[in-house]
Amino acid sequence: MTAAEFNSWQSVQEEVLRRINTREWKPGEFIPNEAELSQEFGCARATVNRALRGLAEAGLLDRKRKAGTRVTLHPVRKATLDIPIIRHEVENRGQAYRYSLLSRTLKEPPADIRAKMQLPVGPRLLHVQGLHLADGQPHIFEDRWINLLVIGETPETDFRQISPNEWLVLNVPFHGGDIAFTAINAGSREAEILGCRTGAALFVIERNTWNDQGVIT
Amino acid sequence: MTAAEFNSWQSVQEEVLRRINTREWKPGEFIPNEAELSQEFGCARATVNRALRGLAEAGLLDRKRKAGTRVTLHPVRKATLDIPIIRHEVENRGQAYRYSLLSRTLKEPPADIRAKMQLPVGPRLLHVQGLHLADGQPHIFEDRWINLLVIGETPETDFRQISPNEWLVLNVPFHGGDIAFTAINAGSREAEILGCRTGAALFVIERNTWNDQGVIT
DNA sequence: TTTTTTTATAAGTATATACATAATATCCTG
DNA sequence: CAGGATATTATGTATATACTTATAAAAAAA
Repeated sequence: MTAAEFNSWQSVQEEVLRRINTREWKPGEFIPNEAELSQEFGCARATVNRALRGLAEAGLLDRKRKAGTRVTLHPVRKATLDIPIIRHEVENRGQAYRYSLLSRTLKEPPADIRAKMQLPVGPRLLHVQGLHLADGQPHIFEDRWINLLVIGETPETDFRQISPNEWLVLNVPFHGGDIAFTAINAGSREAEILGCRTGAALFVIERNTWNDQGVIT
Repeated sequence: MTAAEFNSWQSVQEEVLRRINTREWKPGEFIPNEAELSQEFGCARATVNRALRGLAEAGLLDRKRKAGTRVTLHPVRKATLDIPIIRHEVENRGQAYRYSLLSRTLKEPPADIRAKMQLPVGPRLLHVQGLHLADGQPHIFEDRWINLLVIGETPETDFRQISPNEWLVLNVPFHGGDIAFTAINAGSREAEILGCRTGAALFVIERNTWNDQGVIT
């Protein structure tokens, strides 16, 4: 035990992970501080730091200055998913992609949208609606409210050629946000736009980023 | 320009991000190497490394040893979402949670499942089906194939009290995987189990981790 | 020409050291 | 004893240096 050598941050991480999983260090419990661990593992504190930082990012550890590091009480499985540019997704399937802009207005958003975006009453948002088509078939309906204040630049993009989705991915720096997924039955309006029968199951993504809010079918 | 000082890895990251967004460094193009950048920014190479590593993790940069660092050609917006323990989710809404095990068998999976999990013909998997109830109402139907070989330990857990979802989150080390979301119309079997009308929109999660595959409604 | 070996290079990592920062704990004062 | 100033402490970060590793490209061998 005392002889074991941990010289890479990966091996330290593995060992810590092992101790967490074997309940050697129980959830909610404080673990030894970096200095102690580095001594035990026979490596530099920076190495321990690197290992623990990774686990903290993965949500397995909670770290606070001065307080110390503890095993997360209610670990949450984090999954990262890629939000592809719809055009690529369609083209990868060998289908012809087309985007058609339905409307593009600057107006005050309805109350429910404003609430979700946690915005005050007043400022107007850019409301863009468009349809992504794969081989002529309606594929995805995009309904987006964009806060121009946050983006700052180029409100003159007209989104006739490029979809807001793609534009945002390409032009707005990465940032966090939250996503929710739901399934709904197609109403009459949705059925009309997407050309499917009323009642069909639709897949809805609600995205809420630092600066945009979108509903995609 | 030359006088600007970048002393923290965050400021370096911001500057690099700015150059990416302003197309100063175009997609697909190589950027100067760490040594050059550290000189330009007047900081240590480790600091530049820290900044670039973050951007590479975020998917904005592609890094390879020797080759160098280049701006990702087709950036993909990465989103991290938390997969909560369903029990917590329900309890947070103030509803009574109950889990009921429907079946638990060890058998060879059907071909489609096996294909998705990329497994050879032969080994049996643990097939667990259960229902999550919120205030007595069927909430989520869990249908899971678990590869015991990968998990190794405790195949004797009977999942009568704890759901496979929760058990896995608590006991299996973190790992990557992919997720797909779909929306379907409830068939007769689903309608029966979940107690909803046939045709209702259901939300399906297909998860594929190093060691499990689940379909959740 | 094709294949293999070598080499040069850029990222990756480890380490000691120093200092920064946040937050708790303690002491001091009113 | 309350409330604020201060010390303490664990994590966070920066830096120089040294070494490792993957790998692209050049050189050598087939």
